[in-house]
Amino acid sequence: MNKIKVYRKYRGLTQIELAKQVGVARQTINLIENNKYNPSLSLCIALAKALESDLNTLFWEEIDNEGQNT
Amino acid sequence: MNKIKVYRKYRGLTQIELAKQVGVARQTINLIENNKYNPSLSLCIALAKALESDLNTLFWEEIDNEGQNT
DNA sequence: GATTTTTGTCAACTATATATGACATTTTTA
DNA sequence: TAAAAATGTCATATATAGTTGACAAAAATC
Repeated sequence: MNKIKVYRKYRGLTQIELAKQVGVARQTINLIENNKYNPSLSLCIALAKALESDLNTLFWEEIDNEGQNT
Repeated sequence: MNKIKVYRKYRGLTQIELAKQVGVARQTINLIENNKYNPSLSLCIALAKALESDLNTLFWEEIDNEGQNT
């Protein structure tokens, strides 16, 4: 399950409520949660703030650099 | 000076080289460095990787919550 | 199990990120 | 200090992010 969805549910918010908080349409939240696109940086930041999180937590896939040096 | 610019220079890259690495036009890099817009998440991620950094370091302004409770 | 709320999704539209080409200005290098 | 490279910026074009309205499916509540 998508991270935004997990964090939104953790905060007890509906898509409509989160959309309102960050100032976009509900469909936009829905598309992001279903990995159907590529939000703008400003929207990512608004989401991170609304979910009391940060960019790395929500949007950064840590590249695993360990175990490559053989 | 803008963070992208600082990190790019630290890596010894020109706008053209960075643009090529992340697959956008030079003007796009230039606009971002001059805070003239709002890149997409995928571009932010490409930039973070190209500059061997991460999203928080490059794009997150830490909100200062201390010193507000008086 | 019927009602209400929430979510997934479609189609059509608008706003804006990004591309391309060009040129002036600034900075670097010879 | 002249030439070359890098940067700032403009104007036009295109791709896509984000909107709006609507409806069906799924989940929650009564």
